[in-house]
Amino acid sequence: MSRVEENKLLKKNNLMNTAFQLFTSQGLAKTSISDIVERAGVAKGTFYLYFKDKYDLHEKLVIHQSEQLFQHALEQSGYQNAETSADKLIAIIDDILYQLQKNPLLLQFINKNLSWGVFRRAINKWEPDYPAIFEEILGTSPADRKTLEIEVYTILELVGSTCHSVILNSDPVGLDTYLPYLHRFIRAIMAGFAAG
Amino acid sequence: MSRVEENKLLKKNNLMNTAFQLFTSQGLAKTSISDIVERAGVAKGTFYLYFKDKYDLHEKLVIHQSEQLFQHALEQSGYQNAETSADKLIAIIDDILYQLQKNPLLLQFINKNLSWGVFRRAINKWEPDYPAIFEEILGTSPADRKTLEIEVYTILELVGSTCHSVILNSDPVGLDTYLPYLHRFIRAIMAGFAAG
Amino acid sequence: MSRVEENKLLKKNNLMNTAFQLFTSQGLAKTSISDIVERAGVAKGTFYLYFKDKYDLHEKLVIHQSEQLFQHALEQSGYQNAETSADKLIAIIDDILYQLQKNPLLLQFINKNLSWGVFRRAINKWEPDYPAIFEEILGTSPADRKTLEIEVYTILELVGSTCHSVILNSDPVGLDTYLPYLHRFIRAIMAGFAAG
Amino acid sequence: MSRVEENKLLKKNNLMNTAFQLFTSQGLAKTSISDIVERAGVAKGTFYLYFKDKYDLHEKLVIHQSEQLFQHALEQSGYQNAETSADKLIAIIDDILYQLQKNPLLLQFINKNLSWGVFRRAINKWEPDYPAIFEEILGTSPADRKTLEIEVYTILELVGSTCHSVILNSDPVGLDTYLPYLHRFIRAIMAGFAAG
DNA sequence: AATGAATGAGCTTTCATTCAT
DNA sequence: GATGAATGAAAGCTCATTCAT
Repeated sequence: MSRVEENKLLKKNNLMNTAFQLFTSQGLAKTSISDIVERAGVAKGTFYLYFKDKYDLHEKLVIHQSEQLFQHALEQSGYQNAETSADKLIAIIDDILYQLQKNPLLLQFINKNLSWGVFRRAINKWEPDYPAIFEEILGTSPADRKTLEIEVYTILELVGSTCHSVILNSDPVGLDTYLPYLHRFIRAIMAGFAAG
Repeated sequence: MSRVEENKLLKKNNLMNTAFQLFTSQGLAKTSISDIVERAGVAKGTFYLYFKDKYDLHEKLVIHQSEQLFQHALEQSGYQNAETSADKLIAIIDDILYQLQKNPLLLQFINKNLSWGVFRRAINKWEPDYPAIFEEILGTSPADRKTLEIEVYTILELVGSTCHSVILNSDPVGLDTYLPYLHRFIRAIMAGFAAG
Repeated sequence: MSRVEENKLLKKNNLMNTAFQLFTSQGLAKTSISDIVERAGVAKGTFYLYFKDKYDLHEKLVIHQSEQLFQHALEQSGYQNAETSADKLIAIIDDILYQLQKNPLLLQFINKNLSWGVFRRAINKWEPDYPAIFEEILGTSPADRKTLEIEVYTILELVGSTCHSVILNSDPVGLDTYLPYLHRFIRAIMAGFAAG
Repeated sequence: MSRVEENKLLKKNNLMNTAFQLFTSQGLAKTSISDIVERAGVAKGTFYLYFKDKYDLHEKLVIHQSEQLFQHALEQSGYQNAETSADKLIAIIDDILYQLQKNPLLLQFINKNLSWGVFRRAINKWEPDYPAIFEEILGTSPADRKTLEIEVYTILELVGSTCHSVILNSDPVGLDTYLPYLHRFIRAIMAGFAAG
């Protein structure tokens, strides 16, 4: 990468990081482009060299952060060492929850945008042979992929939507209390599938 | 209610209905107070007689719509006739999903705001003796209320977050396909509790 | 007209007059809305209550000024007292040229926008029975109206385009020198028609 | 011309041609330097190597295009073969109108900028002995040159301003209908001179 | 000579809010 | 209570221009 290219990347990252701080601390609606560039220390015009508007930047940020989150989980959770499918999935989810608990700003930001679509994209980016990972985790033949997708989709949404309030507000209970329940739910859902 | 009182209520409802249409069709951020009053056919100043700002109006709208939704389910689902707890809960949830499917605008509006807190408030409004309804539905002693809350909280979040994409985008599958799975998940979760 | 209505008209006229001064002194392109409102002593938002943008204001100004110009000529030139058609037309044109010579800013503004279409509209506004005026000036039956239109169109364009440079720059000669020629041209054109 | 010189000329022509397209399609005011260089496929800085700003480029373009127009008329109209002065002038004008009719973009661009000054310059460029051409066309002694200039000036303005609307909008009539009238007007003007 | 990233002044436009009527 | 003209702060965005490469 040339010197110029490097500098561009730095500028872009600078803007994204600054925006992330502002979006999480004061929300998308109350953050103006002026706020972002002022804090990032660049000129207003520079913003428009990299992003169409603040919604464009926000979207790119959501995608980026989600991908980071999933990739970390796939790489660091050690799910490969777990025995059953349920254990593998739980290992991945626990890693994600662990990251979010450590980084509540990130949780607040991703909010309820943790989604199946982004997960699918993250897997693809990390390992293009996406059905293979599925098999590795869930130990099922590709023929049932649709059912698998429904299962993972459901669990993902369940995790994403329950943990927001649990981690950030301890409502109705805190994460420590909730986690055992969550594991049991996940096992229940997967067992249901197995039985079905 | 006096003639004047009635008129005020009409004006307020007019503004809320108009705002609902605009919020669902173009989003909260892109809807201005000017838009609302223009379409409602009242003067700008009038808005401020009833609401602090558009966020105030929005919040009132979310609460109102959610309460309507839950109340309809409690009154019309006939959950009392179902035998098991799971059947009762499923009856209530199916009624809610039926309403949302018939009214996608409402679903889009409530978005992922279908929440446990609102549900609790709706129950309270409908029947002040809120633990009693819990017992009626779930057949458990008040001592386990915390556990019950977790259970209902989880199922509610599960339903709210999965059905958004399923109903509006048929992603990953349509509601007809998804519903049997959802029922099985709910039963699995509840059976898990029973077993636990 | 109510007090409020009067005030609105005053505000609008104020903006138009101010804009006219700025457009003529520094051109449309170099005049910003900020310039206009600042000099007019009103808030920026007020501009948008009356005009879509500066081009909208400019267009309204051109139409307004042209109409004033023509109306003055129709009312003050005394063309009715002239004998021949050519004399009548020349009386009208001389009045217009007299106005423009006295008011070079106006000439500069209207620039080459003095047009047949605006003339037609001005006549209509002043006296709805527009063919009647034509007959009065040109003494011709309505059957030849198309030919009349061509004649007047040509003379109007001729006057409009030649006099700009003649009055403002005395190029190739000054108005005093040019006027006799112009009269001769007009008579020549009209005689040509009569002959044809 | 050296290789480098040639390259420079190519770049400059490239910019001018691109600008011409943009100016005619979207107007001077709405065309930015960014638009021009982007479409021309050169860097922004390059623009400033050849032009001061977009107005400079525009002016050069007007002059260039007008000169081309007049030169074509002087070289291709065959006016030398016409007998009378009026016929010669009409031959030249018809050639110009023919060019403009074939190329409405050019007409739109030159707009009402077809002017006596440019014409004079074009003649000078084409044939430095400019009074001689005048004599050739109009068959008059150099002593009356001022009168000649008035005559040509008038006819030029007449043609320029009437034909814009006639060719582009067929208003008040189309060119085919208008041309015979125009010829008669020109003859009438010239006869008036002769008589005067 | 050519580039194009960066600038930032300054433009247009929006819109919540006020207040005299 | 209801109105809506007026406000002006502040947003979004553009673009001519510069200058290190």
